[in-house]
Amino acid sequence: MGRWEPNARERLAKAALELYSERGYEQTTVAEIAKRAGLTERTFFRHYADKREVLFGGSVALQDLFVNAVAEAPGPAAPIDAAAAGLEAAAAVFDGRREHSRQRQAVIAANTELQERELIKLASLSAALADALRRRGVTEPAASLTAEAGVAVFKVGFERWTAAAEERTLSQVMRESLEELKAVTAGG
Amino acid sequence: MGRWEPNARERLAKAALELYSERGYEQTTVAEIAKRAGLTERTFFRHYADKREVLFGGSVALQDLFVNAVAEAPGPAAPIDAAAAGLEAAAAVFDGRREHSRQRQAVIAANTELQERELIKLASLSAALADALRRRGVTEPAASLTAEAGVAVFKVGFERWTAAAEERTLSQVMRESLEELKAVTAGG
DNA sequence: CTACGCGATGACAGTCACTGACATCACATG
DNA sequence: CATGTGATGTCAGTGACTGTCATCGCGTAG
Repeated sequence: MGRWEPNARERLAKAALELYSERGYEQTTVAEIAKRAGLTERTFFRHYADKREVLFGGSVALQDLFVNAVAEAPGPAAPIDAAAAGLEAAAAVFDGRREHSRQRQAVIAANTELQERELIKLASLSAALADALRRRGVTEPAASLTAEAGVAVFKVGFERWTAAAEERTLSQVMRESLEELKAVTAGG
Repeated sequence: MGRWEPNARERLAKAALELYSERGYEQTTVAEIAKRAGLTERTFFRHYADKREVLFGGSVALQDLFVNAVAEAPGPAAPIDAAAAGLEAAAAVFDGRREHSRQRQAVIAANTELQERELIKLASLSAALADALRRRGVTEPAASLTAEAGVAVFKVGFERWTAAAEERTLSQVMRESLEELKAVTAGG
């Protein structure tokens, strides 16, 4: 065994989430993660740029999904409605992964460095959304602000969904949060 | 000289900004910053938690200012208007510091780790704003969403201000950005 | 079947951010 | 002039991350 077991990358991600959950992010060394995955520390860094990134392997796929949905929204849709289409597409990914999402969120919530990484992933998402909106003809600063608003809704909605006891769909929570944002910004 | 020169903390911040500008964040070691400030590496870490934090010494004061303005906004003001009052107060701090702001923004824009730190400072600001709004009687999720919206306006407004050639006031740019956000979220 | 090439992994040395422990200095106060 | 206190220096150590080279498993040309 050892060399040439398949799925090294996924094994590392699984081992990392387990160890971060068991003893905390800071108390886990990269060498321990690699060992549990049957690999060496050096190989860990060939698959992930750093100790944080191992929790964010899916962020590229999520961003692509979100952005494509915005790009392919009906031509006449308003910017905010295009963003809403992106939220729907993104929300669908998490169906049936609520427990995994919860565990991951708990690990991130417990450590500042991991929160930083999560925030920059969301910022990257926001930038990509603004780009997609501009390609739809939306001008600045409306594009950036719509993107920021969309990500804010995603963030708040996702937090409420992982925290909630009941079994509402993420997509439902997203829709409600978006309506709340509209109500709130209409208030002035 | 050496021991007991005054303002060690400020000297470190100045040396760091200079070195990060001259040769980049990654190419600068903490030992070099300390040396330029006439101190040792160990002393650097007594003043700043890490190599990034040295660029964010003023964030606590900014947050306090922003939050206090929200808390002290007129009683009957809508949540979004209370946030607007906070934006005004925050904007005032940067009057006459445009060049310094530009240099600092350039350093941060050039490095991902620094962007992460900036984002978590903004997230902290958002959380504090949501808190202040809740103390005004605003309920969730309106408080969080208003806070996120306020920070989004701050972020976009600040970027436009440092990027702009003309000499508009930051406060003016903030007001415009807020109006844009309102227009955009009303669109659906 | 064998030699060769290629991509993934291991082994090892090195840099640097960051921390704990203890000594030392400048100044205030009695 | 003695003593306490807070800021600084010194030193040793851990762990994240990188560069370099050797090694392994497997496919493929001959």
